[in-house]
Amino acid sequence: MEDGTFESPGYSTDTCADPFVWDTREDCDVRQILDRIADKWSLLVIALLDTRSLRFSELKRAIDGVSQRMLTVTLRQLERDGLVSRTVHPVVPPRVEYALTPLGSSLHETIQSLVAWTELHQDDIARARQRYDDAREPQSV
Amino acid sequence: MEDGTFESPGYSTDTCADPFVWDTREDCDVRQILDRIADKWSLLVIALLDTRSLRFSELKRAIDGVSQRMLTVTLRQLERDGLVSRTVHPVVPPRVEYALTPLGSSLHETIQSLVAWTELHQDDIARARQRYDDAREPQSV
DNA sequence: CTGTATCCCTCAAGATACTG
DNA sequence: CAGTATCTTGAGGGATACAG
Repeated sequence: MEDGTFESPGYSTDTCADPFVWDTREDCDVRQILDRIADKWSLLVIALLDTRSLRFSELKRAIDGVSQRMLTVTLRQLERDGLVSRTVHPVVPPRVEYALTPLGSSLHETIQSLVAWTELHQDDIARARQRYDDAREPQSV
Repeated sequence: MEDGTFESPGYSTDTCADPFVWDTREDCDVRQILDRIADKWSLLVIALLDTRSLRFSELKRAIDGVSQRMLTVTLRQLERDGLVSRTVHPVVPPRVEYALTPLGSSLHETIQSLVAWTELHQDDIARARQRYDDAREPQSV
């Protein structure tokens, strides 16, 4: 298992010496899952749910700009992927709790690392953008 | 009424007391940068460029399914954000090399961790999806 | 409260063609 | 080779209304 970088999936007879090319095919599972996880809303939901389980309305309030529809869609996808669990409390005003599953929790560390990086370097990026824009658009207005 | 859910932190001030709620606002830098980095193609480009610098056509070939346009757009964004450098060699057949900047390199570890997680758990996810789909669609056609 | 269903529209992105 | 420019499409996602 630790025999190398990322085990190059033998999906074809190409250069097996590739270090980081996990899989270049579009339909591969990794690409597909990556797209799901790296999703705008998924990322936020997972990060929020690590603190504690949250109700639908709590999530909606916590995530500025998310529509009811997109939150529902996102939660369904995460539930389907086994990252989030959905618990319905059969009370009069419906109460639904969302929580990370163990699988979802295992993702959280990575996501936090991504968020941490972003927080740490947001100024660098802002400066880089400034520099780039200045260089490309010297004509003011 | 106090927003009890997440102590709505003084956004104007700092959020140093919050564990994971980096910022809930839509227009915040972190959210914006996150969207950029977590982008479908950006992720792949950054991962690929860590190995070595690559030419435009090499990237295009390495990333299955990316259109010329999207690769160009992605590279421009990454360049603007200071994550990728672009070097034009003034030779007859134009030769443009893309490489990670130090800032881009610092991101790579995190991205690899995300990819590694995905590779590690893709089977779990596939099973979870199977279970979910089986439960929701018992009526076979 | 927690959704589902519908309509509708924007904008991301693919295809194509053309330049340096 | 490495783009840029244009056109077109379609799917993502918002708004709204309704149901359990």
